[in-house]
Amino acid sequence: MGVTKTEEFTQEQNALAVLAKVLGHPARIAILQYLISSKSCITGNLVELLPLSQSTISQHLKELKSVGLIKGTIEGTSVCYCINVEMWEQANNMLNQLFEHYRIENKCC
Amino acid sequence: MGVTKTEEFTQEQNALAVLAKVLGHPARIAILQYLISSKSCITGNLVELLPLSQSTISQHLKELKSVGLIKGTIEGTSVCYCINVEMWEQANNMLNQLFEHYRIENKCC
DNA sequence: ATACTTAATCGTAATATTGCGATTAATTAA
DNA sequence: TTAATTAATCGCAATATTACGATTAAGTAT
Repeated sequence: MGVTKTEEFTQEQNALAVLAKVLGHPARIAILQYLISSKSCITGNLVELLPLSQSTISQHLKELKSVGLIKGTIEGTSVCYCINVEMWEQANNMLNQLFEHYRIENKCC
Repeated sequence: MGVTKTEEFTQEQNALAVLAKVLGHPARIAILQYLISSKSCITGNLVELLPLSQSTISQHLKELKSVGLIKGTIEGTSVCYCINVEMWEQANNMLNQLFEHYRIENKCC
């Protein structure tokens, strides 16, 4: 099948999964790290930075954009991609919520 | 192709991506949430809890185990799955490291 | 030993993902 | 206008993922 039974899970579970899934590729991690470190928000540079073709990188950018982690603004003939602060913090919160709910007292085996 | 060019990225990037990928399915999120909340660490209950077949759940458990987020100990004829504290905290740290590296001053577009 | 329970694994089908080259669309430069 | 640059999209091929039923393996109970 290859198709996830989304409708059977809670919104929260799905939202977290979708977010994590997007983070689940080294190229997308690399793109995010680059966007974090580069204050100048250059874009086409990703093609030089990453060992992937332009079309593949464009696809990864699209996925990051689809969950709102980044946003792109057109600047002439090129595009400036940036971290989307709002979603960035929400994503951080969602993940923290998952991880912080676990307390060592719960340890059992 | 469907095959990720792992060798072209850093260990850190790959490790983070592998972790996130495992988190990238609502069933696995649900399993983790259940393990977090249930102090009794029951296992077969997942089959009743989740809208998936036993074999599918077993597969998801395997993936969670493969990255070390959970561990299972055999108890007679059943298996007790638990959060693996060490990896749980490491995962939390890895994700925090990514998210905390971003500072709003970097905002640019 | 036989039956029962539990969970892992196998085999298979359907769909998703990854990646690339080629093309397209849109802007800028000449 | 024409050429050049940039990034998105299309079409495809290869591989991965998701899911299930059936089977297997291993322990328990009778």
